Amino acid sequence: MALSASTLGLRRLLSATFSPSLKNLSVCATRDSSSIPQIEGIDNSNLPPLTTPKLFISGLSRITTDEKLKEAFSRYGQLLEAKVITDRASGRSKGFGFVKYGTIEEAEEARKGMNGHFLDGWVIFVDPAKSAAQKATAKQSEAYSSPSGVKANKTVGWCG
DNA sequence: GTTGAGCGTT
Repeated sequence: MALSASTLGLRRLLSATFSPSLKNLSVCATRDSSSIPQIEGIDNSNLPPLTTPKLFISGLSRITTDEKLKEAFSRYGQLLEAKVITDRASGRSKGFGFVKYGTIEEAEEARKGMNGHFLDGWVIFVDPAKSAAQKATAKQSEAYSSPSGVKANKTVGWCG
């Protein structure tokens, strides 16, 4: 019950703001229109502490580039790396990327600041990046829930 | 040139 509620909640909020080319802002924007970014149903204050300064960013718009990612995340600390993963064949964004900070503290701030917020009209999710070993572990324990505190790590975006 | 799951290149 609780799962579907948050999932539905997520799906309803759509893109918003910041993009001048979007006209239906009022439809998409949340009630608190002063400084939108937060999606309903996400508690960035209740997240487990990070163990790595490297973050996995999902839900990116396909028009989001390395530079845009860097711009969005550099306010939380010094970025050692910021990369949007592109398909080697087509050269276009796969819709996710990585950012790496010098310290875990900076990464924490970035996650709290950007998880569930908007970038280029799409809701992005910020999670700790996995190492190869962590990926294997995650496969074994199926009961492991979403790192971002959202059950369905689905992307939300594009209103209208 | 956007429609959507997921963990990258040396």
